[in-house]
Amino acid sequence: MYNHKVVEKKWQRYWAAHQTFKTGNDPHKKNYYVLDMFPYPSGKGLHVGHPEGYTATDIIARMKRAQGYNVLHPMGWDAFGLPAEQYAINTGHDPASFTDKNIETFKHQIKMLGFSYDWDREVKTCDPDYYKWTQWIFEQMYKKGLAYEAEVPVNWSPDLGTVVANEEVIDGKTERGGFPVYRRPMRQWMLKITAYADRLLKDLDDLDWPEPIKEMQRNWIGRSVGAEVTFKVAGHHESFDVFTTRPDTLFGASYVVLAPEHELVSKITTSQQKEAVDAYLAKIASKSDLERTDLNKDKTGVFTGAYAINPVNDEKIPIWISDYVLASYGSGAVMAVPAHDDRDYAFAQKFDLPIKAVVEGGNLAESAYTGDGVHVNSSFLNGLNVEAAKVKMVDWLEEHHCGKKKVNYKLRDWLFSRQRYWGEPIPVIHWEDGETTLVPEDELPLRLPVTTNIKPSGTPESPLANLTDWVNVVDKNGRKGKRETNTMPQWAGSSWYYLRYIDPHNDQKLADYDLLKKWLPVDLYIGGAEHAVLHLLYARFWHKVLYDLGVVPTKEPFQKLYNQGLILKDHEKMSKSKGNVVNPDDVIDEYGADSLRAYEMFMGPLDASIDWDENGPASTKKFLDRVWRLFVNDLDLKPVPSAKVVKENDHELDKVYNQTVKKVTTDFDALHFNTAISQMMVFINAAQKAKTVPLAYAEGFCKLLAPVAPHMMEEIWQIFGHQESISYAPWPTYDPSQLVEKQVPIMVQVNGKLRGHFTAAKDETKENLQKQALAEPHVVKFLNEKTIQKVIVIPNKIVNIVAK
RNA sequence: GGCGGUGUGGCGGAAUUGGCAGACGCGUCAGACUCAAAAUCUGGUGUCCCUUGGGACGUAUCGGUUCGACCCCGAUCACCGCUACCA
Repeated sequence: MYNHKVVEKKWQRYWAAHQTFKTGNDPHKKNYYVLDMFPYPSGKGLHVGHPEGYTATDIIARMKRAQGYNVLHPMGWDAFGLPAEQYAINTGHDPASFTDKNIETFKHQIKMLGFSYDWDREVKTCDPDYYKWTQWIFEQMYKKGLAYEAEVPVNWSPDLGTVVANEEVIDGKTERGGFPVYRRPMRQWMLKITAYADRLLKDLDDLDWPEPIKEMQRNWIGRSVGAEVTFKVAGHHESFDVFTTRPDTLFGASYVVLAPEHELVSKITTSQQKEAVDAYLAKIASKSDLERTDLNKDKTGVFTGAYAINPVNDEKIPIWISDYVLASYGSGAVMAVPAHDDRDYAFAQKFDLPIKAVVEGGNLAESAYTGDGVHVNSSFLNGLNVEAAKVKMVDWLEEHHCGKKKVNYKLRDWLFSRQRYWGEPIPVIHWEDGETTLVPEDELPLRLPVTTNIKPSGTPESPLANLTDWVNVVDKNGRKGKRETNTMPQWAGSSWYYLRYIDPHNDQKLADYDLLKKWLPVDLYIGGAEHAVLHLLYARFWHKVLYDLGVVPTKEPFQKLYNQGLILKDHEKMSKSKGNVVNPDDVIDEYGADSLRAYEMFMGPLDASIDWDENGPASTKKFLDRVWRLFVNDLDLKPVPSAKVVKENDHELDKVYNQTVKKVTTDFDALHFNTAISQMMVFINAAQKAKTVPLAYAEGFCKLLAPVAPHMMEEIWQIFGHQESISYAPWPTYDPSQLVEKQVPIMVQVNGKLRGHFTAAKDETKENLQKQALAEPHVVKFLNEKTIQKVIVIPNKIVNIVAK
């Protein structure tokens, strides 16, 4: 009987001892880079969701090796992050050693699954030899003006006495404790991802990614084309710009609204309105994000007392402020056309502001009309439809120097600071004379100081601020300075790790250019859809920056992307709190890694979220055991030689074997593992019923199944008498001539309903097919007392007789 | 509210270009082996009607296009994901 506990250990040891999966560098072979999203090594260890994606990439990696590629298939650790820090704060331990312990656990569990990683290339983001280059990339960005400081709100939680990261804010409250979060301005590091917005958008088109993921990125970038219109403030020298996608409705503007944070607010507010405006500003400041957005769709606002002049008709219109206008988008000011914008309409209704129709259509008594129509009350735009009117208005604005065509993005610059300990220190020094300098490149890495004192500073500053020995520096001229105490977000290290795998031990460069050229872009990248936007957008951004610097040779990092689905339990996400987590260790212990791998691939399409079936691994174990019994004699652990597996081919299995080779190969390539496995089951069912199985087919089958169930297939391969690992045994090929049918079944329908069938020679003429169809006894019965009106004949497939 | 996705037996799912709906597996029923059980092997298994042959219905719902629709089009419902006043 096959003993997975013994055999799996045996081959894992063999692979390690023989460096079977060391990345190939044969110049005569093509290169293939297949990558997993590296995990955050949490204290909980692996759950059954991890091996799903990892098995998929492992199957591809193993198939590609067998097909004669050099394969780069690495694994590493996204090792900085909040849970380790939180654990450290709670226990007084060092997050570094805690993280290392977790990595050990993860690595042990991953190794039990028999994945073909090249472990010599393991990286972890919290290793100074690694984050040296994360810091180096930051410095290049700083030099290019892509990293800058700005006064930006942080998520300040007075109840916790700390700031929280965006990812710790759920629905405007802290993830832990559910305390309100307030936006509090602080000097922070930003990365100018907006400078790359257009390229990030455009280059999506050439990527082989799931269309919905590309669409999510497009939405996130949020390009919108419109116009910038300059309004003068009546009685002031001041003016301000608004961004609008509907310049055609400018004649319908009945007021303008500034964001409460807009710099003009204090300058233009009249003395009569000052009290009201100040009160409103005070109210806004104390509002949490939640109150400002989600819960409160009710518009609020206040009149400044000032008026703007509509450049197109010199009309004086009131200037209001309201928090429905976002300071961070466009110019932080909008022209309000309540007749043709839902938000403006709601605001105008509430504050009784005029609603002027300039496009015909809809019913303004009920709602704004945002559709197309003919312009009215719009001077030179009258009679035009929306698109034409937009063009004409932009021309007019440009001609009269009071506006221009403008493209805006929803994408904001990347808030790159975290007020945290456990992250890459930002390699910057702030000097007493106000100068800000980078830590010189030859002094990198700037190491994170080892300390157990990482309690929150009690202010919106990083815990590093408390470590005065580390923070305070003096240069050779005696000038005093302080180190930047913010650290980088978890996204930093994960934005370029796929580059480091290519040349993980290089201490001169983040990676050698020629090696990058050999391996990039990543041929296949698999991971969870939760990273559809942020991680994948950030990594693309960094990659493009490095491309511009001449560090990497490609515009894009990941050519083909695929998202695995979730594994559910009772139609819910697995989670510790629900107590429905399936532990892969238990499954491996009972059924073996091969069975777990096979089940996770067989349970359904890779990208679907599917319920875990308690019986699943048992069912695939049953299949694997049948394979074993078919090929191996349990008594002497020799191949089953006697009657079953033989040198001779009686051709009984020719067709199904060739079909299987073809389907498994194309299905693997398309990541359709469930149907590939089902085809292998079909082959085994047939082989079991056959009198004999040719040895060549048995061996070919083992090669097909080896990527899914590598341990058992190695064992059978050895029993078949091979000395070398099956990993590099050439991938099977099929004989297309064996798949050509000489006889094909022809279905016969009467009025679209199946009434009979017969067998015909392939490519039989339409006339003959029709004649045979009409002669079918069952068919004839249904044609009684009916007149044949038409006969549709599709050669090799179907005959449909239309009769009344 | 906006964008996107998904709905097929008791369950997970399959179905090339619009051409035999339900491959493969789970579960289940029956048989073989066994003193017995497990394991294994063989066969049945969408629903309803029916005497065999077979017939009617059937891919969320309603409608359309077509000789023919799980597949294309329109509307509706349900669930999931992302997003959230982006002017």
